[in-house]
Amino acid sequence: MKNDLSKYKKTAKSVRKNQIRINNERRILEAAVKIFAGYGYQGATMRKIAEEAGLPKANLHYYFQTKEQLYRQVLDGIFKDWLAAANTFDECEEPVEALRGYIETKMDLSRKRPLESRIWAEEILRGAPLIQDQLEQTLAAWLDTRVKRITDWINKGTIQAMNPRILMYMIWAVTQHFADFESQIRALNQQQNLSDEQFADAKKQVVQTILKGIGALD
Amino acid sequence: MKNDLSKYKKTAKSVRKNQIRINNERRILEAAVKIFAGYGYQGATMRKIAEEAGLPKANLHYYFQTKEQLYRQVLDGIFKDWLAAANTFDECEEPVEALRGYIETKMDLSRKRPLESRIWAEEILRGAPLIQDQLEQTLAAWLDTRVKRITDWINKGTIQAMNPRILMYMIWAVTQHFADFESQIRALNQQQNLSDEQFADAKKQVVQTILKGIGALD
DNA sequence: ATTAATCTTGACCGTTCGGTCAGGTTTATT
DNA sequence: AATAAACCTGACCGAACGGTCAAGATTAAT
Repeated sequence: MKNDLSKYKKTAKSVRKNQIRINNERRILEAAVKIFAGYGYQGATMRKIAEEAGLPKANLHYYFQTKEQLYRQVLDGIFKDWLAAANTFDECEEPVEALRGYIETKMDLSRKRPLESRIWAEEILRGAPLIQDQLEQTLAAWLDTRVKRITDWINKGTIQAMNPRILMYMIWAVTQHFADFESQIRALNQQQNLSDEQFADAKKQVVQTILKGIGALD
Repeated sequence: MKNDLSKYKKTAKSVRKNQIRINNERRILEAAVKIFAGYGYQGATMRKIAEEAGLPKANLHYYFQTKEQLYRQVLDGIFKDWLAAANTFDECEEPVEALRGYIETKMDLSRKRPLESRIWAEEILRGAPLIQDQLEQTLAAWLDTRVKRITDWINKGTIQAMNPRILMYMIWAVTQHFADFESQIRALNQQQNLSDEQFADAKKQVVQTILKGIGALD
């Protein structure tokens, strides 16, 4: 058991992981995100990730026993970001503010971390073989509580009647599209990625269309 | 050159491809769609496709020289469906009818042919290495003419001012989401795919939200 | 200073991949 | 009936894959 971590609990100095381990795990994970996003799980190879990280391939297997285990850790990191962004939803009382904040946060995430969004998308595309449990447990529970909030707004008459789940699907679809389909958008924009200005306009229009579409704006 | 097709022009009877060739190419292409959609380009293997088609692997290479060539033909078929569905857009004068028809057609396509949508999505996700030309030429031209139509509507005051491209991205994102993220939606719907009824409701809500969101409905 | 734990790495392994090919079979043409 | 064209396929190939391992180098603990 080369990677048995129990040994780290023995001394005060090694309660925290060794600095070498911390650094190398981070380097490998960063490289893995790039390669998995660029080639997909099957297309990514340990050799490519090792090259990107600047380490010998065997060294990757010292820190992460298998390719699947490395991939799982990448997915875990993405899922945490996903849920963290989602908390924006809870910070406001009123539907307009809560939804606007959530949509904008998701748009910013697509802009700043498109690679992670693409890895997530590919995993779902393949039928979510490794994260089905997380979807059915954690994400389903997260969604349920937000559905209840939206239902309350509907009952109060603040927004019009609708299926709150479909609303959330629409928000996810539109916001993540700017990360997942970036190459298509680029091809349709004179081979240029959206400029900061273009993206800001898109963000505004997305917020406007959805909020107005559900009757939260006049 | 085993697959040189010029020979077919020699006699009247073989102006059309042989029935054997027609049948086998169709079988292989249908199997390829399933396998490429289920595993991605890299994850799909010629052996899996051959098994799905019920043919020996070497036989696939008789009809399609390489895996990439087979994949290209699959993509071509998808692109044609894409553009065909898009023609709905042109059949109506008024924005409400044209957009409603287009959104509904795209939703129906996601429902009836989710595999094709997923193959397309994965190709874009990977940076569209094989279809970049088609995106920059055919799709860009298609989009330009539709943008002009929407711009006309805006100038006439039928719908509110906006960026027509972003509107199209939103429509693509939302409609294709129901195919591409089907496994996520299933996990959030008690492990059940959307029923016909649920899907019909979703379609209605998507149309309603977008049309109202751009000020085409009151 | 010594020992133990951790880290590093080139070389190697079995498996699977896309693709080839020779030679046989079936179908079409005359 | 004879010939040619098209089709079929088991066996095979080199390359690349994920993963292993032994032995050396470095770092930490005593």
